[in-house]
Amino acid sequence: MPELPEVETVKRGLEKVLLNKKIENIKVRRRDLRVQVPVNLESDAVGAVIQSLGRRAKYLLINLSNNKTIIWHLGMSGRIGIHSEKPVELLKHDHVILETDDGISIVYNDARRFGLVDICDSEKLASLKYFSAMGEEPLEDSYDAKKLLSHLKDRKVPIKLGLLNQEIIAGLGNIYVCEALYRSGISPLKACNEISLKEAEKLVIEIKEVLREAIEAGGSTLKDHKRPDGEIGYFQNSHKVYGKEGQRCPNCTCDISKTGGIKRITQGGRSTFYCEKLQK
DNA sequence: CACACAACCTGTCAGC
DNA sequence: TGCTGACAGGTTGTGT
Repeated sequence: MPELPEVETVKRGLEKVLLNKKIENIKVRRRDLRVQVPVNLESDAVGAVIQSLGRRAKYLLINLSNNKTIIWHLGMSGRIGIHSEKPVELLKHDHVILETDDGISIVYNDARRFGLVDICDSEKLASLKYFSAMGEEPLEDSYDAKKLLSHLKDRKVPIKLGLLNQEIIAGLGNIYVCEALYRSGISPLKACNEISLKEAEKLVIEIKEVLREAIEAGGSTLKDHKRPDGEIGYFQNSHKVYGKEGQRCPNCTCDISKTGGIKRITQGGRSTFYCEKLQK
């Protein structure tokens, strides 16, 4: 479930149950995730108190009282569940379980194991390989079209791929890039260096808006992925183009028997959904 | 340096 | 029912 809004939803769910709790135990059932789970995770985290939760792009951050931070990424298929019952019945692909002193278990399930769990000194976070080259957070008030354009102006790749590049802008994934480009009326095929200031301004507005709406709706729930509290997100109901190949886009009056409706093409090996008529 | 493409690993679904 | 192939929310390594 994990683009920026989904990770933000997970963060908010975990805040409710983890703040000021002491970590009593961590179980790692598989260490071979995208990055090996460090062998010192347990010894560094157990006994510490969770002081705050954070998010950087699609990474969840758990800040501990001993000045360590747990870094958690959900990859493509990762989910985090909150369990208050004991004992927790573990399922296939439940790789990491964090238990608090008040009997809550946080269970990380990830079939494809593209996610990761790591820990580091909090002060060294920004210099970590995950973050050192990462672009800015689009939801920061200070994020604007000039910042986006400064990264686009020298690149020839299609804007769709530019927006997926975490060094250009942090936290967007396939769904929200497709949706933001649609709302902006910009073709996913347009080269980054052909995006005008006006288009960049529109894009930034729409990126912020689509992310805010998605967070408000609890993220997008695709397949059977759920939020940590077991509830599903609702933003998938607001997707205008993503996953809607052949359908008429909401703002079109065209005859889809002639136009074929929303197009699906492949860019960088991934599906792009867009309306040829409204995105130029 | 920018970019294209394959790879990582598993599950699901459509089509035969 | 079973098999095969395409595809899936992300990121990184390799080669040009």
